[in-house]
Amino acid sequence: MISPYGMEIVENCLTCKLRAERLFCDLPPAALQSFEEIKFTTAYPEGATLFVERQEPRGIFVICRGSVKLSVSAPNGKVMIVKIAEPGEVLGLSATVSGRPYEVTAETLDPCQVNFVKREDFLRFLKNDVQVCFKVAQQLSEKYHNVCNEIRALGLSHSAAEKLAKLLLEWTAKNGESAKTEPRIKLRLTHEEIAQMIGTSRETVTRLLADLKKHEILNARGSTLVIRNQAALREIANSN
Amino acid sequence: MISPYGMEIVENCLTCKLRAERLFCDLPPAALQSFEEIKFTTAYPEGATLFVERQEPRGIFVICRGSVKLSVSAPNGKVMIVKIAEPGEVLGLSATVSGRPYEVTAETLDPCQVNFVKREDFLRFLKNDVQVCFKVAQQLSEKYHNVCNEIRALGLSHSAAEKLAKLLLEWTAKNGESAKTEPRIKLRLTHEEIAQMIGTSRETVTRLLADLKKHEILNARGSTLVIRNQAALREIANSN
DNA sequence: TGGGCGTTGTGACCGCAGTCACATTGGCCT
DNA sequence: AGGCCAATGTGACTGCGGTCACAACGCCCA
Repeated sequence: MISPYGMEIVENCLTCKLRAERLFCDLPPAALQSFEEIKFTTAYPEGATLFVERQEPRGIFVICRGSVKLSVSAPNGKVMIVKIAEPGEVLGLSATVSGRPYEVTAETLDPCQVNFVKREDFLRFLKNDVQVCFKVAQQLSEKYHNVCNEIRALGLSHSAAEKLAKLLLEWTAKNGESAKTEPRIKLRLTHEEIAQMIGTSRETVTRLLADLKKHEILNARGSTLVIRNQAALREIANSN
Repeated sequence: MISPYGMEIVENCLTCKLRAERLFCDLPPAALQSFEEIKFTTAYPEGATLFVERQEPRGIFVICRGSVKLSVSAPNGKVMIVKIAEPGEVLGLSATVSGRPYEVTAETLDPCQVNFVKREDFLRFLKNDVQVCFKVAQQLSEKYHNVCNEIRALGLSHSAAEKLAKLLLEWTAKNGESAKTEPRIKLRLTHEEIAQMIGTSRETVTRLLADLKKHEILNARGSTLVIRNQAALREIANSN
């Protein structure tokens, strides 16, 4: 088995151990078999670009391993990170289904393993099986739901502090750390990138994090953040 | 035929003249027939609430006539208008498919005619017909696409002027007026509501519109806006 | 026709955060 | 160890736009 970029490749979706947890991977065996036949398994290094905004949709990308940064950009070069996609997620789905250009740019943050399916193959696959089609509809609903939350966080909060607090809480929740008394989160993004996620400037992020540390709400150990006062953070997130 | 709120009710989707233009209404006759059997046609007055954010999904609402304001709100009461939905659009689709609560609140701006389908009926309808299911996936993609644009407009522009200009241009484009030398748009929202669409304050909208009039980019005739210098408006929308 | 209320217009003030400029740190590669 | 570059930290300045407070319409209806 070839292992580029220090990963082991999962060759077969039928035997993939992660399958049960993933919405899209969890298909009836027959469907999975035909998925097997149209998918291309590929590996990407860190920093690779899967597709770019406004490009004609070539097909879908299912993340098996690694995480992928999704961003939109303005003509002036300003960038906004929409989300960090994790294994099991399907990228380029809505573009592939609707035929419109990709809405976002997808760039790997780690070495990634990805299953690619060409648009025509995928559409055939869809139209062949109601169950698959329904799964896709569910995935799309999920995505829509996420983007709505994004809008809510972006549009309904005035201060940058509020947005940062929301982001940190979201991260702790995603890692299942929120139940702990002192949740930890591993920072995988630079201040610059965090700034792009909440629509503010790099300096502001630095300053806000420093503030949180000063007030003993946060605590940094290397690139790991320790949340020492989750209640206070929630306070900030919902303030005003 | 009953005509509440001064509308004529379209009783039958099979004979609806608007059918061909609408993505979701344009189904094969057999599917349309079974849709007929599960839909409830209802009429709402202006200002009626179809559903509210965070409510358990009861089903979908297809707009036949009138327009509907979709908004999200924060616990503090701050409101953001996500979009104005027009006839042919399906509301509550993603919530109904995924089973998650409605993401937005839907409130009629006019007297509206709406086809409602209960969640269980709709899911059965979906799973019975790949074509229907695929249409739904396309609709969801469409919605996702729109929300992404929303995020782009919200997150990637710094000045309120930029966002307002974008909104005005979008409206002229939607009305098919953008080709004319002096496009007109009928203002159906108050300054307050416009402010909620672009995430700013009512006063700022008033001031910005006044500025545009002063610079002879805009011109108001009652509640109709005349765009006298579309190029300049585009300039503002893409500035910086 | 005159209230009455929702909408629009305008001034004054001020705080958040963007921007620029530079110092400092830390990690990585040779 | 040393050097290099990206990432982080910090101060000073400034302007956009939020907020408050009122004035002036404009429209509907009794």
